[in-house]
This record gives sequence, structure tokens and C-alpha cells, in this order.
Amino acid sequence: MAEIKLTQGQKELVERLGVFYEKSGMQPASCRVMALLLVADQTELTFEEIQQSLSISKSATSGAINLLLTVNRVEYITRPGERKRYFRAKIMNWKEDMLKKIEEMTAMSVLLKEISKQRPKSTKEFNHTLIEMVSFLEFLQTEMPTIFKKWESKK
Amino acid sequence: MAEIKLTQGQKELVERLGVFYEKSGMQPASCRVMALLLVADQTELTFEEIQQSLSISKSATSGAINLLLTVNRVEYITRPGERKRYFRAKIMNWKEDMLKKIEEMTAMSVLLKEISKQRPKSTKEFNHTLIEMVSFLEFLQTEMPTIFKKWESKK
DNA sequence: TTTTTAGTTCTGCAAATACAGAACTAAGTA
DNA sequence: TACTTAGTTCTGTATTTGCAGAACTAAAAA
Repeated sequence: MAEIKLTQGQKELVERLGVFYEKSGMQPASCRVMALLLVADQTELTFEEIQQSLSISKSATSGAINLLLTVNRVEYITRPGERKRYFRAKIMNWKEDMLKKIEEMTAMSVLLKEISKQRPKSTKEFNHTLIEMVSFLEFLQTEMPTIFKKWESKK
Repeated sequence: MAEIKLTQGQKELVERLGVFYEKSGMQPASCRVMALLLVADQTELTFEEIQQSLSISKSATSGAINLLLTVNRVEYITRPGERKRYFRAKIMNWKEDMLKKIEEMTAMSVLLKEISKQRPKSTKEFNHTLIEMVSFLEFLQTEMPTIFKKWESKK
């Protein structure tokens, strides 16, 4: 039987980080799983370990994990001769994740551009502000590699 | 009677931008209002104009607007001798908004730091990645003014 | 003083969400 | 062959949300 023991402090961290993740709109159970995978001493947990340490049902566990798998926040490995999967947070590729987030913001800038195109010329300042936002978002995206480089060199 | 006429194209833009905003977890009606205030020819709309052009109830309109006011995405002005308020998107301060978003991300980095502190030393790579994320988020926050400056100079 | 305007607030309901529990499945084990 | 393991899938239900509709309020207008 699986037995992951969390200290009181760890349990609190799971809840706090879980609540933080919830703000992004993800379902509570997935948020808890994500948090657990960062907080637990072991970085690779089985289905059962996740289920029992969060005290949630199998269906909730299954749903939560699969959601995280499809949005690419979690991955799993297997071990030779074992059928069960070991789930872990996909944090190694946090840089790509961040780039993707920036790209999502730039997706909005496409919409903003469309909007500014169809606006009447009379609302000059407003239109200008829109265009500035678009410009900055596009700049930010192209600038990200440089920002990463600068950070690396400063470490 | 208020009469804001939206073209078909504008209506579609309101929906598309509205859906985009919904991804952030905000309630649909607020997202439509936000989108409308960017798309409509007039940049300042009254309660009634918002209500009728989105075809939503007064209570939904009230709730949506007040939410946007409290999260500082919308503001209103009044005109001498008029009681009604004219609502408009608060886009002039998009820079501060962006800084605030970065700060929210850094709020997470506080949690991540706590987590990395309580982790066992044995999961070395994992811990290191966590610390790197924290480090980058903090760097990004301090770097934002520089990034803005670079963008301005490039325009 | 009644009426209009510009909203707010209070039910109540319909739809969506999130999860538990139980039945099920597919692969490996005894 | 039956049994265990590691999940998945299918109800059902409790909770949350999102909004309509109606009643209400406070200021101004008639």
C-alpha cells in the first residue's frame, strides 16, 4: 500500500499553492495534484500515492492527472517491469512554458490589432494606446530570448 | 433612448475578444463589457448603452461593470449636469497593469521559494530548477523598467 | 407630488462544474 | 483459472456560477 506522509507544513503548502493555481481557472483537484508534485519529498508519485495523500476519489485523481497531462504540466515515466506510472511535474521546461504564455498574450495582440484597424479615426488617443499595446506585446515576444540571455549572464 | 449600433464585424470582434478574456476565468458578462468598450466606436458608454448593445439584463450589467471597476479594468467619468456615468476601458495604464501581472507571478515565486526551502536536499536537479524559476521571475520583475525603456527607444 | 432616470439589490432558476462511488477494463500475477 | 493492480468510464448528485426578472432606492425632472 502506498504511503506518502506529508508534514503539516507540506500540507499547508499544498493548499496554498493549490489555491494560487485555482486563480488561473483550473479545477481544484488538478491544482492540488500540481502542488503536491512540487511539495512532496518524492518528485515522482504513483496514482495511488497521489490519491491517498490528497484524500480524493479515484475518478477525481484520474481526471485531474489527465487534465494536467493534456495541458502538458505533468508527465509520467515508467520503470522496467512495473505497470504503474510515476507522475511528475514538468518543470524542467519552464522556459518554454513561459514563452508559450507570452505567445498566448500575443494572440490577444492579434485581436487588438484587428480592433484598432476597424476603429474610427476620431478616437485618436485611444487608438494610439491600442497600437502601443500591440507594439509592446510584439516587442516582448521577440525580446524574450535576449531577456533569458541577460538573466543567464547575470547569474 | 440609447442606441449604439454595432456592425456585424464589431459584434464578432466583441464575441471573439470576449471569449479570449473568458480564458482568464472572468465571468462572461464582464468579458463582453470589456470587449465592447474596446470595439465600440464610442469609447465612453453609459450603463444603458452597454446593457442594450449586449442584450443582457440590468443586474448582469451592474454586476459586470462593478466587477471591472473593482479589478481596475474600467473607470467612469461624469459630465456636468448629468447623473449618469460614462464607462470606459482603462487602457491608458496598460503598463502598470502589465507590471501588476508580473508582480502576481512573482507572488507565486514567493511560494516556490518556500517550497524549495523545505525540500529534501536529495532531489537536487528538481530543487535547482525551482530556484531557477524563482530567480528568473525576480529578475524579470526588476528588469521590466529596462524592457520598457528599450522598447521606447526602438519605436 | 408624481414621474423619470440610473442604477442596486434580492430572489430564484437553469446550466455548468467538480467530484464521489461503483462498475468496468486490460494487463500482469498466483 | 481466479485474483490483483492500475487505472478509466459512467452514473448521480451537491455545489457553484451566471444571469434574468422584479422590486427597490436615490437623485433629478416635470
